[in-house]
Amino acid sequence: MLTVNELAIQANTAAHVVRYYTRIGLIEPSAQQENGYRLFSSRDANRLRFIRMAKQLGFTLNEIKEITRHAEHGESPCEDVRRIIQDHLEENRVKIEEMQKLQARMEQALTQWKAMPDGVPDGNSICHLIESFDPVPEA
Amino acid sequence: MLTVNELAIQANTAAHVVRYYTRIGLIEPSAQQENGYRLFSSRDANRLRFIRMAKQLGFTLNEIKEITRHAEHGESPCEDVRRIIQDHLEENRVKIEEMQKLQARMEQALTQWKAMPDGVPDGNSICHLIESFDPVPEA
DNA sequence: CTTGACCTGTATGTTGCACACAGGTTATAG
DNA sequence: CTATAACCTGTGTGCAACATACAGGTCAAG
Repeated sequence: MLTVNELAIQANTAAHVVRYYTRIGLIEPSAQQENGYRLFSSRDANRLRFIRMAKQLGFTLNEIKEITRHAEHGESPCEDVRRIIQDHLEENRVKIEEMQKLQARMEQALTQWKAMPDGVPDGNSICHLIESFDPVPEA
Repeated sequence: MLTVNELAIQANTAAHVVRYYTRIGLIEPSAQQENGYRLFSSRDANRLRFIRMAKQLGFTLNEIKEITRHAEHGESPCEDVRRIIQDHLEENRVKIEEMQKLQARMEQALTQWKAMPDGVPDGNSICHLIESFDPVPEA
């Protein structure tokens, strides 16, 4: 049986992450010491490794919870797993695009600002750099 | 003077966002109706538009708060503004890379799983798809 | 004058941890 | 055998930037 710290080392995570997962019921200690310290079995360690692998694939903790819940009821989670990844692929594609647009805006701003001096706020304006920024609309 | 809703429309935001900004002290109503409803001046509307513009450039609300605080004390925030954008450019670059790696992992997974059937959990395994996933290390 | 649509402020939920805290445990030194 | 330090424990709270829920207030139509 492993303590929180030992389990964390086994699964290459931080101890406070193990505690958090325990708190939200994603993993459950198989036993408990008299002093209240949690004890985990190698089965629990497998579960934690599963969770970390799923996270690497972009699953949220809620999704992982659903998957393990299904599995515990003898239902195959595979169908959901495939669908979830497909959804994430699409969402992620959109997010990446947004971030690339932000990146472009920031670069534009720096370029526009190169020719502009720093200014002192005058009551009407807060920061003329930002206020004057003109996002070039994509053609 | 504008109510929360009117201000939100002026600045093309949601009313609950205006309320949130008010709560955290990012904007402050210039007056108040007898019934407790907040009233904002056109100056406040300018400030809100500034905030939204800054957000579009990737500034966090805390950073925006600092900028406005500087401006209110007559100090030019321009130097900070330039530095913050530079920092964000770098952070964002890293984040985009990470998300692209995730994207690649998810695509890999779907490809690997195409040839695999759905399975029923057997007590040892939770989801064999995820457990069997083998991230191809980048060459 | 009441019904309904719409608006108000406040409280709480969200995600996945990170950190603070007060106290328990273990190893080493004397 | 004790004292001290290093490390570990569970629990509580903080974070970003809203979104949602709630209970009630306001205002025009009928």
